[in-house]
Amino acid sequence: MNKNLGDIIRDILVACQESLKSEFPAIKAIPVELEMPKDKNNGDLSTNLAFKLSRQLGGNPQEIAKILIENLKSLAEEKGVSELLDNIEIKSAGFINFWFSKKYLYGVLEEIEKNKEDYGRINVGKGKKIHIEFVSANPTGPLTIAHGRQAAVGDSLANILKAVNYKVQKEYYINDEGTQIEILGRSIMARYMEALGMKGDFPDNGYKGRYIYDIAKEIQEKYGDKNKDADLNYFIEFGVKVIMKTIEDDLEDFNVKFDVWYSQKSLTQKDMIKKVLETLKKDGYLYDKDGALWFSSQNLGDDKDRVVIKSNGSYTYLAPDIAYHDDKFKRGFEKLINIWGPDHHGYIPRLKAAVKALGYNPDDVSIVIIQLATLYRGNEVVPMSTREGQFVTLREVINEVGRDAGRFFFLMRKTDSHLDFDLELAKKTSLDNPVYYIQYAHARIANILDFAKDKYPNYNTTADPALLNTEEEIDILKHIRKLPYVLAAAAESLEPYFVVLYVQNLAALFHRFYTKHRVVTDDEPLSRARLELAYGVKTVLARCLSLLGVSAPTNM
RNA sequence: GCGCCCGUAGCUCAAAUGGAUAGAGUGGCUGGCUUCGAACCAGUAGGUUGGGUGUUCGAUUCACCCCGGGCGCGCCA
Repeated sequence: MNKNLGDIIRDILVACQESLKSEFPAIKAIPVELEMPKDKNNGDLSTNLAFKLSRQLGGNPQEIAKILIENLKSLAEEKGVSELLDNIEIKSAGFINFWFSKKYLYGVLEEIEKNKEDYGRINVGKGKKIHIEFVSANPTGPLTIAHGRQAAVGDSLANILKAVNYKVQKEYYINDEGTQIEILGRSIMARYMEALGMKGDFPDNGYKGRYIYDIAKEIQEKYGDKNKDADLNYFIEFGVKVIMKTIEDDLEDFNVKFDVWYSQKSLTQKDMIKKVLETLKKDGYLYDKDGALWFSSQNLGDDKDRVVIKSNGSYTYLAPDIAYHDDKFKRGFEKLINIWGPDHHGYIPRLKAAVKALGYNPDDVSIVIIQLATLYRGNEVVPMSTREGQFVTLREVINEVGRDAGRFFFLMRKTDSHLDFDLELAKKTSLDNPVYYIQYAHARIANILDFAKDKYPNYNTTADPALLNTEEEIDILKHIRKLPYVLAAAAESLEPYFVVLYVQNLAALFHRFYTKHRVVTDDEPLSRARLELAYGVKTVLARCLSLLGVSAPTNM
């Protein structure tokens, strides 16, 4: 994995700031922001460094840019990157714009040829161990559409983090004890009794869904009335097992696989909750009040202190969660990512306070809040409540719109934006869905390559990329050159959505090129070069789709 | 009442974390297949970025105040 041009330019710009010392002795070097201008007339990479420095130094941005650029050019020469850049220029009163050279652009095809679907790797993560926990839905019912979005984001994020060289572990936290689980057990027990024709003691806040009847029926079919005297634990265990199985199956069909399924019960069994609370107590973070045990989180950034052991002696949800996060760090993870629904945002300060109290850096925990997907059938909002048993499940979404469209839809918006998901519309217009637009580009190229294979075999060994000179071809080359930068941006901002935008644009660029230019003609050298280009696009399309968990079909 | 998210074209949303002339899709209209996949492409119409004040070289982006929508605020999980 060699250092990419962007990093080198960044290094050079940092060094360049030295050159301002003679004129501005007070200069303090600042971090360099490199961006990709949206208007291609403004270069391929651009920096606002001169503006930033002018604020600090009080000089004219354009003057500062002029001094920078002198030094910049000689440093670029020294580092041997000047041949990768065509031009460095100052525009619009102080932006410094960089233009990729043809040589650098054409080199991308060779890189793709060499690295195949691994092209685009960039060393942002430096091999750090990163832990990502997501979905973690209580095993009290099937996964809903909200979990679906969390699953899509979490899984794709994990893929992207791997692509920028993090060591990633995906984990699902199973909440297999506590109040909700007991309610589940009682609900199943009651339905089982009813199925046997006896009076069931259905709890007031019990789970009313269809699946509870199914589980009860399953017990009845297997064991008849033999379990009518079984205790609550029996129904809990049976129910959790059945529900976790369907959750795993749903996720697998959604192309989401976890590395570790972590049971809350195991925390209890290993006494970890007790131990971590003892540690906190020893360090003075816990105190007794009103018969309960409190965690003094307010001093650590929370709104108020929180109960960890209730006056009835049982733990709140927070207690095992503290132990769980302590364990994540103890297992050697340097960064933790938690993906939560918006209903948990108030929980963030509390968890960070706990992390801090345990002696870790709260900044090493990133919480990504995924806003809700509001579901519509036509114009009607579909109500969702697990308790009432009314919800649209992830399973239904997969069945109705398919895995690819489902995953893509969930990733099409930024994580902190609400998402409107109209099932009727998604079904009716599924052919107009953007995911098909991208897949169509991939299939189209596959077809071209297939069409050409007799006429120009082994095009990749003899192609001369320098023949690619039209505007459309250059635009494509530039775009696929930028994949590493996009992956880095997506990883840093924890937004898979950047990849969605990128791959949509790539497909559009190819469709435009295809309409205007013919790939396979009697001009052999040009045909070979264009085939090489098409292959490059296809590889990058497939790469991005795979990061998003979407398939890349060769025919549709 | 407090906290978080959101408000951009008729509709659904972008705008690379403060950048350069606010862009796509969809719907409307117009045009493009005897040649590699028309599930595609090109053109056209559509905007006081909810309103206001401020911060600065520059604000859709940041701060403050309104207006409107969603979610959360427990010794629930």
